[in-house]
Amino acid sequence: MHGELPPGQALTLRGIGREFDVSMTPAREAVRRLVAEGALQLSSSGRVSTPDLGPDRIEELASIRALLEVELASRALPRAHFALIERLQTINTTIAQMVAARDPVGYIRTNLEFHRTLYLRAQAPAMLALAETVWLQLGPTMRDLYGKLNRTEPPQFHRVILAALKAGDEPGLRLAVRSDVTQGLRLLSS
Amino acid sequence: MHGELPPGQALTLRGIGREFDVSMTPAREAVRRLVAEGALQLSSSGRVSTPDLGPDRIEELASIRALLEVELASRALPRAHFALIERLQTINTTIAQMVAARDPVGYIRTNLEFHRTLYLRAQAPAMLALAETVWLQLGPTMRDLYGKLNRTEPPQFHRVILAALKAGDEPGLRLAVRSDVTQGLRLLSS
DNA sequence: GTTTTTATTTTGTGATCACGTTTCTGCATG
DNA sequence: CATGCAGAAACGTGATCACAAAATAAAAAC
Repeated sequence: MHGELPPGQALTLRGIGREFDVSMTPAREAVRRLVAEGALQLSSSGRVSTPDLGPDRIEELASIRALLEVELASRALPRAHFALIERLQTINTTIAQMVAARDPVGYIRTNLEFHRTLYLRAQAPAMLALAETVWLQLGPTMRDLYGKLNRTEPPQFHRVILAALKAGDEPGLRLAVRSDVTQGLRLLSS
Repeated sequence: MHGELPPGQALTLRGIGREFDVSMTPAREAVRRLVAEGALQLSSSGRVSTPDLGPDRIEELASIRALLEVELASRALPRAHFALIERLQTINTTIAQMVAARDPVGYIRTNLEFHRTLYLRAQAPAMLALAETVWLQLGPTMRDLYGKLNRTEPPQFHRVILAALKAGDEPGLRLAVRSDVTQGLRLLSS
């Protein structure tokens, strides 16, 4: 989810077991779960690897993110008090630090934390779980995206999101979230 | 997914293994996968059972269905030729037969087949997979719903969906799908 | 030097086992 | 008749093993 692995990275049950000092059995269960969630791909021979998404799949996942996260943000809006907005601002400065440190994993993790913190207020656990499933599928792709993007500052739309939250502007919030979510992914799918 | 099990039904790995003539290992993997998809619930002691959803969770899943399936139907509309509509009509008559036969599992399965047949035309596999995940979570609940509903005819909104497809009426289609998906679930969550 | 073939290593799968925990059953007690 | 308790049965977990399939490395042929 955090882009620690590049797309197409192969994994083995024995390797995972060795890495975490367990036998194959727990490694197998973990892998099976991640495959079910789309975080890992299962080849016909049972081999497992990180997904290497094509342009069309990336675009589809981006529009799913837009669909779900716009709704989540919209539901969170009435419950977004000042303390939450302040926390989002803090997270946003952390994102800036990650950009400055050129830390892709830290950047992705903090960025997702920004979104999750907002969506938690939506009181919609199943919807949030679905969104996180999509994040999981996009993890390795986002890592690649970061490399090709060469950012110098935090995502511009986060500021727009914060402004819309303060103003209680629902249409503005929906548009800002949609833009933020769609933004980078689009350019990677071309 | 098809409502073969009631909500809260407990399952054991050894029992599943015995039922399908395998050892515990494949049963465990299957259960782990279904848990990851939300089709089964995992208790703190590792016991597994079908989910017994509360009203709020049912309502949330219903609005997720609305969100995803309205979008899927909308994307399928431009590609919905006559052969598809005819096939949907055939499936709809099968649903009527299931109602007449008072077969809950057959009813649910055929009803979902109606939706899936339409959504397949959307060319959005990830979105369809997400919708099916939701169906999976609602399976046992839909079984209960069927029992309390005591249907005498197939869902009324299916006819509206078919009419909107024929007319190429996108707003009408979106509304009809939303209504069909929301309809029954709402009354169960009260 | 390139391609084909062979041998070796590595991999996933399903089965089985031992262990600690939980759940259930039946009996005794209040 | 209800309640609590002890014994027994059943459960999930993690580990290990044998086997067949697949991938890799090495060797042979062209």
